[in-house]
Amino acid sequence: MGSKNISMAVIRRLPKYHRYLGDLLDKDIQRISSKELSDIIGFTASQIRQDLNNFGGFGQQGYGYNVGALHNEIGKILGLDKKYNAILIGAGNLGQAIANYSGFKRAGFEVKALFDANPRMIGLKIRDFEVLDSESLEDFVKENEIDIAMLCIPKNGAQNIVDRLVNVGIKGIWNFAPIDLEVPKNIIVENVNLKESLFTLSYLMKENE
Amino acid sequence: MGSKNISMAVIRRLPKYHRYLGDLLDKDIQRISSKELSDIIGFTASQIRQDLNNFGGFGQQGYGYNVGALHNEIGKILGLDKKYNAILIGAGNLGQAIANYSGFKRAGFEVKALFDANPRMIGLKIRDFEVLDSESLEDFVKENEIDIAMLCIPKNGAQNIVDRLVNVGIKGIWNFAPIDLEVPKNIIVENVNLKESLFTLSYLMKENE
DNA sequence: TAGATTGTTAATCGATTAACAATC
DNA sequence: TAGATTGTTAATCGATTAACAATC
Repeated sequence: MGSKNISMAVIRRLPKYHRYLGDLLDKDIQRISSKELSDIIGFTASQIRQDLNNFGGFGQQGYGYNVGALHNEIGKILGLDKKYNAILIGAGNLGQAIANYSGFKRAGFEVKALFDANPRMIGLKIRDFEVLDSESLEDFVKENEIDIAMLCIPKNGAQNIVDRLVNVGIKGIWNFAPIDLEVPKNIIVENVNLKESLFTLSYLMKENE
Repeated sequence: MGSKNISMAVIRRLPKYHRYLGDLLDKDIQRISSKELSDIIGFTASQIRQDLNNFGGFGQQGYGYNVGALHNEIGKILGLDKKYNAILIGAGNLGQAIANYSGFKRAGFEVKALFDANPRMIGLKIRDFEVLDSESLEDFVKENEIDIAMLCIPKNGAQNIVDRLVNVGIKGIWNFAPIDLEVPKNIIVENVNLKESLFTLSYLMKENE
């Protein structure tokens, strides 16, 4: 387990640092100070230095940070130097969208199969994937060393599917179902709740009138 | 503008309260104390009472809260008693998934049209929507009193589209593109960054080894 | 009335910001 | 060396939790 106790606030900023540093690299910018990064990313320079120093001293006094090196370090901190095998459950519109997004694969997250409970979907070929029967879920996870399940199904069957996945050793769940899943504490669940996001937008628009 | 200064932490919990109260209503549970809600939602009872009291005294001493009434009040706080007209820009997999999700329409967010820049998509019929040419974006927004733009396009053209939308009076942007958009401060942007979410999952899985 | 539970104030905890010595 | 900027400690700010009087 990770040594220091990093707060979720810090953790959720890490992918943003990674993204901005990647953008800088694309622009061939090799060097940046916390002040300059602050100006473009919108966090204070102090916060940036505090955040980074949770993981090590990546900068150099009087110089700043080497963009490439820092991008790489944060990538490693995020685990992007590893490859993950994933399955996607629920081959509807959203499931297909996510399975087909090449950016995830490039980042090391490879969807190995699509599953669906709907008999009419099973056997269908969707781009690179054949839709498999949920029946074969357990065997597939075990045989293909699947780390992550991406859950794009309605909330009703979700907990049951998750129990089955946990049973065969899934490590992480990327959950798009609007339900707070119950899992043993060594299993990580990351929720994406689109409705909650849209409702937040609604609140802020109302607030702003 | 809203009277009190409600923190984002509180705001982001509101949709969750709304969802849990909705679930309770589905189970015909009419009454709940902050303690009972705490047990199922996972926030402390104290926090729940603090959060709610930012908006009013919805409970009753010795009794708790009426589930239906509270659900309704939070709905109003979130602006769910209003109807919003939306357009969706970028009719790819993700765009189609979101446009076709009936839950948003039921909550009052109606997608009035799909737009795409790709000539081969234009004119295509996708479920209830015909894909319109991005050229006609401004006219459509004005004529149909569009409040919200849902942005499901790559980051490259995103800022330009947003500038055009802002020009014709869009009020809110639900942004799925991996870019921090620049907008006047009276325009609300709610970002959904799937890659950042996936990277967070990756970090936590690594942390947990 | 007695018991329960809110609404609200005060205390605590944690996260952010400021400041500056260290050092490249 | 002088200037710049980090790494890190201390101060501040804000959010969460605890406590309890009010009251249904």
